Amino acid sequence: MAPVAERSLRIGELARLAGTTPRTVRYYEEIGLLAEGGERESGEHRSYDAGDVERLREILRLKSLLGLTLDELRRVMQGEDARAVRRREWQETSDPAERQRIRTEALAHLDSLLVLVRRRKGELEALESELRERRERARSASA
Amino acid sequence: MAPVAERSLRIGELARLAGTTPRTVRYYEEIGLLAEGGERESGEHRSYDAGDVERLREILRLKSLLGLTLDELRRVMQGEDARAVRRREWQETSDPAERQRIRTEALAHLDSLLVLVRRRKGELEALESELRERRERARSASA
DNA sequence: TTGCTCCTCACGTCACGTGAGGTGGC
DNA sequence: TTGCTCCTCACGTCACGTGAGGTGGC
Repeated sequence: MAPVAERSLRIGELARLAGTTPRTVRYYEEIGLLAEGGERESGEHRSYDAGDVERLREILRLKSLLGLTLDELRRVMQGEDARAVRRREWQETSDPAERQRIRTEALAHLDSLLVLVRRRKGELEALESELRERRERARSASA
Repeated sequence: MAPVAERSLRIGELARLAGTTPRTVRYYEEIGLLAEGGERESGEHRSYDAGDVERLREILRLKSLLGLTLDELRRVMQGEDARAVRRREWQETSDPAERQRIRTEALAHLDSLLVLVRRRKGELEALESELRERRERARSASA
């Protein structure tokens, strides 16, 4: 099994796997939404791993589905990145109060995302039922 | 009752009622997404009615919820505008074949919108269930 | 008459797209 | 060596935001 995970991806592959373009990847790096791919001399090729694909996919998904700006996305992704930190903190303590704090933080982050998702879903459902109603009226128009 | 319907609205009121800005209204007019508000000398104030509020609201809603570009929106709204035409044609004929054709057109338009709405809703539901799963795992993290 | 809103340029911004000209790796 | 993809500017585009300077209606 060839390990795909060790920075073996070039920018074109990353973009293709995530469903976007190299230009978008470079732009996200420029504004600090994606990491700079480690140390790299100017002119050298960027390299990525499977984790970068996941992160980019999540960014594009939240942007598309929730309509967030890249500035808002940056904040959200900081909350996502804090996940790894919390995971480590969780392992390093056994204090119940500490663990409770970490858990509360994680839940707050997920809940704030869920609020946005549910609001959108509600709006889409309202739109869907209006369209269905119109469809039914058109379908059963007098004879 | 003061009739709100007779072009008594100025651009600021239209924008406020539809949840956007005067600049956006002018831009949509410029690219042909909103009508030019009848005859008007350059420099004169634009005026709108309740129908314009409805149309603008629908445009903003489809743009936000479906992520359409203004070019795509223009096509969709042409399909919406054809509604009035179909309604008239429907009244003016009693030929069953003609009426069937009109009905088929209306259904095709609504179905194409419903496809987009349902696809989005499905994607949002998938995202929601992933977030809920993560939430549950965080909530019930060992002790 | 005084505010407030409107008008038309026109430049700025966000999130990229699209060449231009050159270098790097299978 | 030949393609293909990559690199860095840098200008273009879409969908507006934001003044600048002036005019219009309750």
